[in-house]
Amino acid sequence: MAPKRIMPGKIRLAEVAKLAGVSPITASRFFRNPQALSAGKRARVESAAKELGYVPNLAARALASQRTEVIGVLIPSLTNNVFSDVLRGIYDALDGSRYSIQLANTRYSILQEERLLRLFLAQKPAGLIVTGINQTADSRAIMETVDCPIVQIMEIGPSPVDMMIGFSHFDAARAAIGHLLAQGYRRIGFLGARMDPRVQRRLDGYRAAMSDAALLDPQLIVTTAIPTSVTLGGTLLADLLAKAPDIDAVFCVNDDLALGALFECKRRHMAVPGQLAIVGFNDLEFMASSEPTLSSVRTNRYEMGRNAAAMVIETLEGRRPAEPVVDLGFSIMERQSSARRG
Amino acid sequence: MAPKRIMPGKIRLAEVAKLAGVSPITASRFFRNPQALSAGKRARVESAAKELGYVPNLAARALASQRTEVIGVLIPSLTNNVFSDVLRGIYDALDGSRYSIQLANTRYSILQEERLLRLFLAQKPAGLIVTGINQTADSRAIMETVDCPIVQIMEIGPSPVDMMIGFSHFDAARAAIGHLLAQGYRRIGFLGARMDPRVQRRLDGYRAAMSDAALLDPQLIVTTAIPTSVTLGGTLLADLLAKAPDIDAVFCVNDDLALGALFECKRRHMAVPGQLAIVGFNDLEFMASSEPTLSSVRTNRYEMGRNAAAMVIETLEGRRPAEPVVDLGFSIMERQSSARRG
DNA sequence: CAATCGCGTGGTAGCGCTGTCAATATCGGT
DNA sequence: ACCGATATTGACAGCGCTACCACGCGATTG
Repeated sequence: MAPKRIMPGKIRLAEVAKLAGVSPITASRFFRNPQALSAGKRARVESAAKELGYVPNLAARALASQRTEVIGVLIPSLTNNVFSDVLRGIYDALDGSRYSIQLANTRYSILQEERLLRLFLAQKPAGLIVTGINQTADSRAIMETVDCPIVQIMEIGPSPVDMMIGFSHFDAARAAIGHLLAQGYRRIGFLGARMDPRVQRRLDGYRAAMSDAALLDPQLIVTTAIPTSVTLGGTLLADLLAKAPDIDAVFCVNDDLALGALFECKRRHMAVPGQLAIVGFNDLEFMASSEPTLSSVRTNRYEMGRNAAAMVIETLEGRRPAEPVVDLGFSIMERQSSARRG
Repeated sequence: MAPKRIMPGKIRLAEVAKLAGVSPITASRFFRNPQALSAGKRARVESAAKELGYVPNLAARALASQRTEVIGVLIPSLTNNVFSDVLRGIYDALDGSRYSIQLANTRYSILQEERLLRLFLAQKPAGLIVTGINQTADSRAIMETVDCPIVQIMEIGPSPVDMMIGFSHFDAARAAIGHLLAQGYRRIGFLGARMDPRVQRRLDGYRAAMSDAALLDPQLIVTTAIPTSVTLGGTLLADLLAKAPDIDAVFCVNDDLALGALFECKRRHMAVPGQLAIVGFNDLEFMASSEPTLSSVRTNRYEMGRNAAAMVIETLEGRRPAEPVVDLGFSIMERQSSARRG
C-alpha cells in the first residue's frame, strides 16, 4: 500500500480554503495578490486564515514558484561597525515585509565573494545586495545574467550592474583634506589600514588634494594591510611621526584609527589640535563626545542599507526606482580636533 | 492539455543519478548519508555531481523532508558591537557546514522575540540560538515543545530550555567591584544604560559587593533606559557627580559608557585614576589602547557565538555535548584607570 | 540446511504550494 | 436583447526532492 505521510492537525492552505469556502487556488491568490479577489472572498479567506492560525510553508512556495523571498546580502566584515549600521538599515527596511535576509561574509576577499555569489544564486534569491564595485570579472558576468534586482552599496561608480547606492570615497577624502587645508594645515599625514578598494580610493582623494596644493610628499603616507583597530591608530601615528616629525595634521581613513591617534597624542603630550590636527572618517558616535571632539567625514550608512533594501523591494514590486544610481553624499563634521590653526 | 513547466538545461538530482547510473534515491542518499552507499556508487555519484555542477534545490529538500538546514538566531540588537562579536563567532562556526543562519533582531523586546520565535518555528529550523534567559512564559513553553536544539547565549541560569552558554553577569560585576575595593576605592559609583536583564544583573552584582562591604549608597547609582552610547557615558557621569561629588571610582556597565566617562573626566580636568577610577565591561578593543588604558571585565563573546553554533551542530549530528550548560567565565583586566589608590 | 538478519538498492507517492489556462460571471455599449 | 471585454474563479498538474516500504542477496545462526 502506498505510504501516506499525513501530517495530523497541520494547517495547510487547503484547510483555509475549505473553511473560507473557496478553492485552494483562490486562497493562494489572497496571499500573493489580494486585490485580484472580490472583496467578499478576500474577507472570508482572511478571517479563515486568522482563525486557523495559518502560516504559509515557505519551502513549498519556493518550490512551486521557482523563487524565494530571500534577499542575499554580501558584506566584507561583520566586525566593522560601519557594516553593522548598514545591516541595521537593511533589517529595518525589511521589517514587516515578506522578505528576509540571507547574510554572508566575504572577509574582504573577492574570490570568497564570487563563491558566495554562486551559492546564493543557486537558491534563486529575490534580490541581492553586494558591497562595493570591485567584483571579479566572473562575479560581474554572473550578476549581469541574473534577473533579480541587485544593488551595489557603499560606493558609487560608472557602470552599475543594476542599481547602486553610496558615495564617492575619493571626493569625501579630498573634501576632508580640503577642510584641513582651509584651516591652515600644510603637512597633512595619511593613516590607512586594511587598504581595501574603498580605502584605496580615499588615499587617491588625499593624493589628489595634496597634489593640487603642491603639498604631496610620500613621507606623509603610512598604510598597512592589517585590519583596522584603535590600537593600530596609535601605532601608525607613531610610524608617521618617525618618518615625518614635522606633520601638523593627520587624516585617518576611519574613526578607530583617529581615536587611536588621539590617544597616542595624549600619551606623547602632544596638544590636539595645537600640535596635531586629526580628522577621521565615518563619524561614528564617539567622535562627537571625545575630548577634544574629533572631526570626521559623516557617511550615511544606515540610510544606505535602508535605501538599498527599499530599492530591491520596489523593483520586486514593479515600481522600479527612477534613478538607479543614488549618491548619498557625505558631510565634513568640523570639530575641535581640526580647529583653525594658530 | 496539461501545462508542463519544463526547466530546460536544469540539473536536477535525476540527471546526476542518470549519469552515475544509479536511481535518484541512491543519489539522494549520497548527499544525506554517504556512508550508506557502497564505495563504488559513492564515487560514481560524486563525480557525476561534480561533472554536472549539481547544486541541490534547498526548497525541494525542505519540502520533502519537512525540515530545513537553517539555524535561527535571535539577538536584541544589531548596533551593539557586543553582538557583532557573537555573530562573527556563529558565522565562523557555520562556515563550511551545510547550515545557514536566519538572523532576527528583537530590539530588546521579549514580545517581539516571541513573535519572531513563532515565525521561525513555523519554518521548522534545524536549530535555534536565542539571547538570554528572560523569555516570555509563552516563548518558553513554545521552545520546550519544539524538538530542535536550542542554545541560550550571553548568560547562564538555573533552568536551561535546552542548552546554554554564557557567564554570570552578577558574578562578573561583583568581581569588578571587588577589584576596585581591593585597590582601595570606597565611594564607587554605578553607571547603567538600557537596563536590560543582563545589565540589571550587573547592577545586582554591584549592589551585593557594595552591600557586603557596607558601602552601598543609593546616591551612587545612576541608571537610565536610554540605549547606551559614549556620549551617554559623559552625561551619566555628570549626573552622578552632581549627586555624589565625593565618588572615587565608577563602574560602567559597558565600555562605551566607560569611554564617555573618561572623556568627561578629561573635560573636567579630573585625573584618571588619580581623582576617579574607571572600570568598564566587555573589554572592547579600544580599552587597552586608550590614555590612560581602561580596566574592564573581559567577556568571551566570539567564543560564545562559536561554541553556541557548534553545540547546535553537534546535537544535530547526534553528538550531543556532554555538558548542556557552559560557563565561559570572565576575567578582570586591570589597567591604568583602576590603579591602586594613593 | 533452513530460517534469519542486515546491508544496499530501487519503486512509488507525496511534501504544500503555484503557473497555466480554461471557464464562468459581470458589465457596458449598441 | 446581443456581443465582446473585463473581472473572478477553478482544475490540473508538477516544482525537485525524500520518506516509506519492499526486495534481493550474501552472511550469520542454531
